[in-house]
Amino acid sequence: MSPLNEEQQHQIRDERREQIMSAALKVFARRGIIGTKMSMIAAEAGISHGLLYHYFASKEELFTTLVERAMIASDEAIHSVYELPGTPIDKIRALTLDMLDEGGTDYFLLIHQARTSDGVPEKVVELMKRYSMDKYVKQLQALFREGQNVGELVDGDLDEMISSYLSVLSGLMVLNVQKIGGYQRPRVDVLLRMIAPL
Amino acid sequence: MSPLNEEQQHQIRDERREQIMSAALKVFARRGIIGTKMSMIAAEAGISHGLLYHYFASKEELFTTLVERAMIASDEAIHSVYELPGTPIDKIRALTLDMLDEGGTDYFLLIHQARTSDGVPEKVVELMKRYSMDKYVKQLQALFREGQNVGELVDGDLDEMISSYLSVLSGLMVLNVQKIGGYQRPRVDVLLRMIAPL
Amino acid sequence: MSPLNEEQQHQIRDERREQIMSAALKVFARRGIIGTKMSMIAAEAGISHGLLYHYFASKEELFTTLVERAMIASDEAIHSVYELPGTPIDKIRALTLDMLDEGGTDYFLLIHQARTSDGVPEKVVELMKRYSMDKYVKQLQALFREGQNVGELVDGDLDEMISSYLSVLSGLMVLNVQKIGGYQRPRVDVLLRMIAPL
Amino acid sequence: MSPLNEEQQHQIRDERREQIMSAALKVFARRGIIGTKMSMIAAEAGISHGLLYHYFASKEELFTTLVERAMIASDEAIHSVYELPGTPIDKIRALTLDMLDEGGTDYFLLIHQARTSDGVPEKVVELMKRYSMDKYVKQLQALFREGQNVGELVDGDLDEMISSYLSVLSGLMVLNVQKIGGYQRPRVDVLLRMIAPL
DNA sequence: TATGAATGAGTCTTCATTCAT
DNA sequence: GATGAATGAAGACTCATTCAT
Repeated sequence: MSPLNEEQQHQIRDERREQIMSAALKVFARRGIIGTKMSMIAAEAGISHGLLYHYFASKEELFTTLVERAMIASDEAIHSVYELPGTPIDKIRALTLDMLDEGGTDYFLLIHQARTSDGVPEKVVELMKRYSMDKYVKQLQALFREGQNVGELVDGDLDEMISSYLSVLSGLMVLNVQKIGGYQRPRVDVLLRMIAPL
Repeated sequence: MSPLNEEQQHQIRDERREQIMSAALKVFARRGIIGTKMSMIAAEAGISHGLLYHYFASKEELFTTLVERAMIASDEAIHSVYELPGTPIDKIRALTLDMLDEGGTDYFLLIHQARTSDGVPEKVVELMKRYSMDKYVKQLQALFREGQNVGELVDGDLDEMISSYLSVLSGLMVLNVQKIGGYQRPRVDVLLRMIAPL
Repeated sequence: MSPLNEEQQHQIRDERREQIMSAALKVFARRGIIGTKMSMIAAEAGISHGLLYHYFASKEELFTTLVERAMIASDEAIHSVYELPGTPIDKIRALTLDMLDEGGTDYFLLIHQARTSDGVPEKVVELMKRYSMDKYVKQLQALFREGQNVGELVDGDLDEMISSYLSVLSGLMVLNVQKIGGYQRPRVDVLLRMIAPL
Repeated sequence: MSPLNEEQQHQIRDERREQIMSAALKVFARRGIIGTKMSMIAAEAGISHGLLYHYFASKEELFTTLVERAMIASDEAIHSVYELPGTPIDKIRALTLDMLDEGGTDYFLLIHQARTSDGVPEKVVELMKRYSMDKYVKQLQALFREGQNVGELVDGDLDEMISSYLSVLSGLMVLNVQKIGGYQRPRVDVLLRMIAPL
């Protein structure tokens, strides 16, 4: 029996990589880089810990790779808000829902971990410096400005409004992950009251 | 040198304990129980790590003691809102400011850590189960109800309003600690818009 | 494609075996059994590491096989000195050059590794015990005795002379492999001065 | 009971450090950096492996520290030959004996390991580049030149003579450590024949 | 009471070896 | 026969905890 052909090999490799990254994301996002043991990731992915090292040279590399990916993904997520239908407030509502939904949360949390935990690789620290919330703020300026222009958003300093709103969302996202304590996810309309005229 | 009398001994002991707990709180609140090394606490307290074990049997015990204290303290903090002068919205504003100020944050953060991190002692997990946000909500029902009655707060489900508002504050507190990324602390008036009629 | 007949199969198998042993010799000789990874041998041989195990059951077996071969080969090398033309001193000169030349060094170095490194299989340790330098000494007694008889070598204890000379050569061989530090390979005439009358 | 005073602490620390370095030297010299396990050093020093890390940050650091020390020591050893009594050949004889004696061998072997093994820290590689045999050769030029002048050494290229002689000694030192195989340590007079006129 | 040397369990990482294809 | 994915034992290193002084 001849060995698998190159394409099959490649496919297996790629699938495994995805499987590992997906498992790692889940764990890293919740427990940070220090709190995460490679054995946890291996268990989550259903493979041996040794195999992790066929795909990623180290815990740091795995973490860094995920952070890079997360930055791209969150970038795109924010960006895609412009494609949505409706008025500015509709888009903001959709964005808000999206951020608070379980779905895309992990990437965001990972970035939070990358920003706030110890033991984060130097490279990630660098990435984070260049990738602060300002970036998101800038991406949303056009949307919020239009909202002000059409009277759907309150007047006032644009950047402050955006970053305040994002901060509230960020905080909720961080709380969101843990079902434990009885945090209540506020309804979107309540949150929008902060920025919408009454 | 005459030996200290018993009372003086006691006093020194108590001061040391306070010193250690204060240092430990600062570190645990920011780094969680896993991310905190006993040597960090010792350094923060300006003593040798060996000495810690004269006062606390283990890292777990120290953490647990602090959590118990934090629960009492945050309880009192919430409770004390009723002593403040002014109308309900004034009191809520003051409470909000208090929670977002650097000052009392550590205890709250410690509870957040206790609730969300790994490696938390079983006893603390038990404490947390019995001490969810509902407790705070109950404590604030009277205040918020009065606010609704006098027309300072919007109508609607009382408990949901309180826990939503607390969740937003909680999220912001968690973000608050890290100066890093460019999180913006929203102005109190903006936050109050969520619960106050225009 | 008709399957190869049995003889062809055999031949391929033997060639592969040779190819692997040749690669392994090169690596083991320089890095010892511990410092050598199976993947290095596979890379040197241009095959996958998995394939090694079709030909040799383990690293130990591969190493042991090579050592056995090396012992035979060095035996023959020493022996063949008698076939060379010229007087005893001519033969010794040729032997010296041969040992110090890059060429046949690997087998000798492998034996050195087998003798001096850790992690050497028990079986090899046994082999080495029975295969000390005495063996070489015995093989060279006739040659050196003749050298003394014809006055080309200094008088004195024969065995001591041989083993001293071989020790010097052995030491130089060990140094020889590494081009790094600036070891100087002494000229043969200088070395011969140790045993030749002036 | 009060803790030890500072001086006592220091003394204990220094003694332990020496004890560890001495143990490590013994093991590294024979087995190289890869073949040496920290547990071997700990065992040799009679302490736990954990304690090693109170004194040296890593295996690499320990190895590097030893190599630096060895370079200084071997430097001094060579240098001290000039203090010895007697004619040049007497001094060379003494140096030879010294190098082949068990005593100072470990440092030399460590340098040999540093020069030839894998897994050597980058810093050591750098050290070695700047510290080749040329250095020893230079230090001995005056001695050997004088030997030629007084007719105790053969004429001919000075540097080549020195480095050839040192290479022979080096090779013997490397063999010397292992009692195993039956290597014969040549008598000094035999070795001196390489460089002395009949 | 106070210090820091000492220990060892637990985690990351490497690599010989196995095995499905 | 050939490949490389997969496993797990073993070694480097960290850190909570103990203990002599």
